Amino acid sequence: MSERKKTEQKIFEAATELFLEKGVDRTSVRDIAAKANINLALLNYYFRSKENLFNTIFAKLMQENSKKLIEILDSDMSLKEKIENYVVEYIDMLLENPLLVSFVMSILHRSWDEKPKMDGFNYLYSTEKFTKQLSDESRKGNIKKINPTHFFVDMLSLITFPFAIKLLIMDKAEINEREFRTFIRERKKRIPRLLINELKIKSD
Amino acid sequence: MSERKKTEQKIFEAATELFLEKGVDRTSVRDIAAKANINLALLNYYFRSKENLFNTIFAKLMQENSKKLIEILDSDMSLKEKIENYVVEYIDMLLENPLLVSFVMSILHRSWDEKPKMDGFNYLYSTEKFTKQLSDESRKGNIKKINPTHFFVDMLSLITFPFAIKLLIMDKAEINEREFRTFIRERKKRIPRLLINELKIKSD
DNA sequence: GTCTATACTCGGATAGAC
DNA sequence: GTCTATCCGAGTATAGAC
Repeated sequence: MSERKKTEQKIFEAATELFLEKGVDRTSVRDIAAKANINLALLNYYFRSKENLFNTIFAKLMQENSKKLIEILDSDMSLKEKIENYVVEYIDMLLENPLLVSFVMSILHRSWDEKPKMDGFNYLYSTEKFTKQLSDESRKGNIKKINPTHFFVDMLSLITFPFAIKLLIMDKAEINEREFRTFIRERKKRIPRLLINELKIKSD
Repeated sequence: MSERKKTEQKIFEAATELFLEKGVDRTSVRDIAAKANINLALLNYYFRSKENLFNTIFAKLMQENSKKLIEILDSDMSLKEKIENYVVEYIDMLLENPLLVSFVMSILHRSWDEKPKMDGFNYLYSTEKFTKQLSDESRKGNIKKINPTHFFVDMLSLITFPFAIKLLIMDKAEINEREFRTFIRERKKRIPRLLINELKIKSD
């Protein structure tokens, strides 16, 4: 690896760790430079801005983690299997990657107050094949006719939102971190059941 | 109204308007002071910090908007009616109050990177009566046995999350603002059906 | 490519005079 | 209460040496 790459990598890793530890907003570019053992000017030389650095990290994380999800949606599993696998993989991904949840929250928040920039989310929305499957099955009478957008939004909501209100859930249900993870894991069975129930698949 | 109250009120209103227009993060305390025709120091005299000002506004908004929702949950409607009414009222509330959505996003985001402070959410979680009703109906065999926390999280997720990913939905489904509102309105029927379906209420 | 040093802007917060 | 002036931290940028 070239010197250039090595330095870029150092900055990248320092930033990722700090973002994870302290959150994006509470991490300053000076912190990052210090942790990477370089100076501020150099950080600016490689990544023009903190925003850009963040986006780079986010995109990479998304890319790494989305492979499995895309594969599932594009596979030739049955609809039922697809839903079950997608939900499980997605939940596991968020459970194992707190940084990802934190980043998603950052993006969602920004998208409200600022500009779109939701490119990173493409991965969870490459649904052409999945959508086609829904309409095919519908035509064959195997499932109810359904609006694919609604269905996908339902699925994403049920999977993702509980992570966003983690603290609220822990507070109100009076559970700790460990119990929260158990709660989330229970949803791996619950969510597919709910969704498939809605599709009213007669048999699989 | 005293002079003190009048100034406080001016600041409060200016802040609310600006937060709505530009979003919380893109509104500076100097903007607020300017709009309220006072100076920066005075803003800090009344509200010790921007954070505190935000929390005050948020709490008031929540309090105002939560009445209907609490009434529904604490009423003596049937479970089915309760769910239907709750979903409709909640969605209408978010549709009519973009500031609220923006604020909720701010809070959720902060709760990840920073500290809890989710007091404002108490309103949507005063579920004692609702929970009791769920277990009563369950005991009587009218509905399936169910974990009330999961059920409530499902409901909140399905209602709230689509607002959080509004831009993503508009982008991917290729719809405009008006069509997004229609999409959301469709969910007023969809979500209760999904939830009630899960409860498997035999009759109402 | 990497460094020091320096500086400009902006936003939040405060000291101290009136 | 209300003001002016000031401070501090954070992001960004750049000049200039090595």
